This record gives sequence, C-alpha cells and structure tokens, in this order.
Amino acid sequence: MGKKSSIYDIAQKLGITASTVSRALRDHSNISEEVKKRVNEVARELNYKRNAIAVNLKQGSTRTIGVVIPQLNRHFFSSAINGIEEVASEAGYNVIICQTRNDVRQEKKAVQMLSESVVDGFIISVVTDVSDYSHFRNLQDQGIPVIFFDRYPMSDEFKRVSIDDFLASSQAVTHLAAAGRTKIFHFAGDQSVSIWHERTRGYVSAMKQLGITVKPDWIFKDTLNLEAGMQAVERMILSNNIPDAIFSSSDHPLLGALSAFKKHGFRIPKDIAMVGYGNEIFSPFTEPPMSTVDQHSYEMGKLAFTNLLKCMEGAASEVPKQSVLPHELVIRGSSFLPDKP
Amino acid sequence: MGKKSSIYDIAQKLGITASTVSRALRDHSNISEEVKKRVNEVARELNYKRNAIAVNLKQGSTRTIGVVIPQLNRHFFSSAINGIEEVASEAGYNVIICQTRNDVRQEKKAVQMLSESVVDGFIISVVTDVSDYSHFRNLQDQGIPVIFFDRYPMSDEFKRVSIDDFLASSQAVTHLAAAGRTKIFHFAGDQSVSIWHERTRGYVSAMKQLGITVKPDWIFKDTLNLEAGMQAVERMILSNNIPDAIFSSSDHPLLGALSAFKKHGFRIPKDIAMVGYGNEIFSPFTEPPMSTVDQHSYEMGKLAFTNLLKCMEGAASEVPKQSVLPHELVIRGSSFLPDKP
DNA sequence: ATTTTTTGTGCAATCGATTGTTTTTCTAAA
DNA sequence: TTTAGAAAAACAATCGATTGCACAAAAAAT
Repeated sequence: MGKKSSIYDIAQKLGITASTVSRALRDHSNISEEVKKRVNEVARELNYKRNAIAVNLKQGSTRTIGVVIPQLNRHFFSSAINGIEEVASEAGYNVIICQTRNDVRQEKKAVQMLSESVVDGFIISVVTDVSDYSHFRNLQDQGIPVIFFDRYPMSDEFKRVSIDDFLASSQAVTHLAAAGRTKIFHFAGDQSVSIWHERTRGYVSAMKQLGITVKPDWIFKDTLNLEAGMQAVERMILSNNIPDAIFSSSDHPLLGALSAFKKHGFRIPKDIAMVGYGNEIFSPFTEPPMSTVDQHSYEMGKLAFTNLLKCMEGAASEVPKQSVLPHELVIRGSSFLPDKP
Repeated sequence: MGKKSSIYDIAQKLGITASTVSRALRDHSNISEEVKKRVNEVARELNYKRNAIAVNLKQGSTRTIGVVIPQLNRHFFSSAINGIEEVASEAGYNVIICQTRNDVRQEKKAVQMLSESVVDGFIISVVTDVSDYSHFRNLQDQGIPVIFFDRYPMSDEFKRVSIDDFLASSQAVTHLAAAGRTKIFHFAGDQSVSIWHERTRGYVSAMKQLGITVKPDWIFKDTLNLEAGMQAVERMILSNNIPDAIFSSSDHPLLGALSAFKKHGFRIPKDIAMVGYGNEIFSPFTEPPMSTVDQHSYEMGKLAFTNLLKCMEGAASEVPKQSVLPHELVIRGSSFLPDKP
C-alpha cells in the first residue's frame, strides 16, 4: 500500500536496469520476450503505473489539448466538445476542458496555466468582452498552436473555424420577411464578440436589402439569456412597441420572450413569428417549436481538432486562416403558419 | 523565437546558477534583492514561463483535480461543475473535466490517464452500466482520494455526496397522490445506477404507503432521454394504458412525454399530472411548467470539492462516508391545478 | 577457427525545477 | 589583525522515464 512504484523498483526486483524495464514495458524490439514477460509480471504485481508527468517532461509533449470555452451549459458547446473528443481520442489525444464563465481574467488564467507545458495545443472560444489578445499572442510567441471556433478574436492573426454567421442571419431574416413580416425586431449580443457582431450585421444588411428601415428601438442589445428575453418583451409592451417578428442571436432569450409574449396573450407565430440561433435541446419542444439556425456544432468541434492536429504536427501551412462550415436554417412552428386556418 | 526558455537560460545569461535563479523567482529570502531584480528582468526579457510539468514531477503534486462525469449536456452536471470550480479556484486548484459519455471503457480510460500522476484527486459521477469497480479500487490502492457525487458506486467502500433520492422520490409521489392521482406511472432509469435505483425504490415505497398497487406495466425502464419519453407515451396509447400522473426519474424523458401527450390531445395537468427530476433549464418553460426535484447541484459540487480537499490534505477521517444534502420539490403547473376551473 | 553481424542490456545524460548541503563572500565583533 | 557568524550563491542530488551509445554474448558468415 501507499508509495507508487517506479521502473526502478521493477528493475531492482529483477536485477536489471531501469532502461531495460522501460523498453520492455514499451514493447521495444530490442528486448527479449523472456524479459518482457517477467517485467510485465512484476509490474502487475507491484501495481505499477507509468508516471505521465515524467514522460511528458522527457518528451516535451503531453498529447493533451486544452479546450477553453465561456460556458458548458450551452448545447452548442457541449456538443462541440463531443465532436472534439471524438476525433481527439482517435488520434490518441486527451482533452482538458476549462470554463471561463465569460470572465476575461479566468480566460487568461486558464490559458496561462494550461500553457505552462500542460497542453500541446488549444481550441478556444473567446469570452464575451474580450478586447485584449495579449494572452493569445503569447501562445503564438511560444509556438503553441491555437484554433479558435465560434467566438473568435476579431483580428486576422489567428486561425478559426466557424459558420457564416452573416449569411445565416440574413437568411433567417429573409425567411421571416417571406412569411409576410416587416416589423422584425432583433435580439443582439455584445458587439465586441465576433459572432454576435456578424449576426447583427446580417440582420441589418438583410433588412436593408428588403427595403425595411430598422428603427433603433427594434434592436435589443443585451446579455443573451432567458431573463434578458423576458425583460425585453416587458419593455416592448410598456412602450407599446410590438413587433410582428423577432430574429434572435440566441435561442435562450427567445425562449424567455416566447414565454413572456404568451403570458400576455400574444399568439405565436400568428401575432409574432420567431427565429432563434443555436438549436438548443429545448428548441424543438417549445410551443410552438422554435425555428432556429443550427450551427452543426458537432462537426465544428471535429474540424477544429482536425485543424489543430495539423498545426501540432507542423503542417500549419495546410490549415487555412478561416474554415467556414455549412449551417442550416431549421424552420419550425414559431415562424411557419400551418395551411389550415 | 521558438524554444521555450528555462531557468538555465536565465542563469547563463547572468552568469549565476540555476538554483539561484529558481530561488530568486520564488522570492526566497536567501537571495539578495539585487539578484532578484536582475533575474526577473531577464525572465521577462526571455519570455520565461515556469514549466509546470517539471514542477509537478519534482513536487509530486499538481494541484489539479479530475472531474469525471457521464455527460456535459445536463444542467445538473454543468451546474455542479460550476460549484466545484468555484471552491477549487479559491483553494488554488485547477479542474480538469473528462466526459465518459456513459461508456465504462471511457470511464476506465479517463481515470487511468488522469491518475497517471496528472491529478491529486478525483470527483466522479459514475457511468450508467458500471458493475465493475476495479479502476476505482485501483485509485484507493494508490492513495489517490476520490469523492463520488450523484451517481455513486453501490458499495460502501467509497465516499460520496448526494441528496436523499429515496426521500425526494417518495415526496414527489406523495405530492401527486395529494393532488388526487392514483394511477401514477414511473419512468425509471437503469437500476444498476445507484440514484435511479433509489428513485424507483422511493416511488415503489411511497405507492405502497399510499395503498396503491403498482402494476408492472406502470414502470418504464429505459434510457432517460427525450426519445424514450416520447416512445413510452406511444406505447401507453397503443396499449390503451393511460396514467393520471407520471413521476419521472429525469426531466428529459418527461419533456418527451409532455410533448407526445399534448400531441395526442391530452391536457396537462388536468388529464395527466407530472413531476420530473433535475430542474433542467427548460423545465420552468415547458407548458405547463414542469414540477421537478431540484438537486441543488451547485451546492453539491461545492461540497464535493470541500470534502475532496480535506482528503487530499490528509484529513480524510473528518469526511463522512456519505454526505447528504437537502433537496427541494419544486411544484409548478404540471402537477398543480389552478383554483379557477 | 576467425570475423562479422545480430541481439539483448547496461551506462549515463537528459528533460526543468527544487532543495538540502556545502562553499564562498562579506560584515562585524574580538 | 584575526575570526566568528551571517548572508549569498554554488554544488549536487532528486523526481521517473526515455534514448543514443557502448558493449557483451550469441549467432551467422567466411
């Protein structure tokens, strides 16, 4: 009990050298079957576990990557992580996940601690209010590869994987217009975050294209969570400023809005049509089911890792600065009037 | 550029020894202010980063804990992780998260790899179909502390943090009976998992207490996900075996059931009352809002880490085998008829 | 029978930081 | 001027595994 055993313990017990033990355990071809067998026996006997830290120190590689994301409790992120883990485990890599909880200091801390030789590379989705990229530049300086996904820094010095948020948003708005809506409001996120900026751009551009003038009070810039959605609706009602459609940069505030509107007796989609973003678990089950942009998060995670792997293996030049994946506008009841009246 | 710098590089540049540099960087009292200042200057100049792996190897401790859970995309788990991280970061510990995706092999692999000297302790919620605890026993043998939470192994050799699932389930069932329901069905999980077994026990016991005979086809043992809930309802309807209430061991299948029942024209809670388990993000927003058992996951995460910390600091004897936290039966519209008809 | 090749091991350095034990340097008291 | 004592820095071992090189023994070729 107690005291982990090392290759030296095994070596001593067998009267051979640690180097021989090391090679035997790794099934090196220079070691006789006889010795290999005895080494493995003793190893089991002593409950020997390879010390990963010593290996890492020696090899300068940990075969571990760090995934740094704002929050875990979004379907988008947990699903992207599943994609990352899928491909990573095939390639023999371990995945460490760190949550920044939308706090730049935590992001810096996580990147700092993981980069202290713990990981070989990073997959990062940046925090909301990032405006200072020094910690990311630091990684570049140290030669640690990084792939950003979804929320990327707005600077083209970094590689990223994403969908075309601008296009997806335009399509969503165009779809609402095609359903006969003109007073289309928009829930926007913090504009310093790339994707939310893009989504808002897409909304504005599509509206212009459609010849609809967007009034300033049609756009609600706020945290993209449930409560914000509910509050936005209360404000609309108080100021008697009611839309006939909403395009939201996230499904979460839209869920809040849906609930609030229904509480006030509005009918969805008859009075107000809605399209969200993210295709959360709950989205197909709201009433009516929520139309939304599916970002194919699982695929995005897979591609992020594939690209990272290339960078780690020194083929960074094969990885484009920007990989754009296809998205999907999922149309459900919240923006679609069934034929029968 | 490239090539990380070590304390040796700093030492060489200043014509002093690495040990002096090491002490200077750690602000050791034996080093003169003069030298400390110069060392720090050069360190910044060379963009020196302390190599965490080397430190770990030397010190035998990583100040990192591993959290091993079945899945990330459950509110319960992501919220528990937030609790763990909260307390851990205060105590100067880093948190590594691994997902097992309900696969024992992945669980074994994760525990194995993290235990190879990467973490000082574990917080684990076990996989569904675990029946072999050898990998956990291995940890005990190596003297690595482990705290289980929520889903714990059904063996009293391990320490755990949980709520009283038996009691909570009984209360839920009793609440449904108090609302005048007698034909109360139950969505049960894999009975080899502690908590699901407990919840089913709680259901059965409460029913017996209430003098209601549970028929075998009242209990639906299945994976606890959305699809299973929907399918269960289809089966009920096909066999014309309709309940007047359901107690589900998880909110997810209940969401599926809710949706399916409504599709078939049943009214909730008038025709069928429902109580779930987990208080997921969507639960307050279903229609009607879902009654459910809140497990206080954030608190559970915090306590799990606090207990683990004690064990890691050698005060394992202060930590009880079993810590039971309070739960809360959250009653919402799915099990509660408003007074007005 | 001698040389060459193959095969199996041991030796020792290495990864980067830490730390107990000298050794050197400096200060101040005798 | 000598020397005890403190302060500062160097020396060297250590953590555990890996790996190039050397070297011996056994097998094969001449």
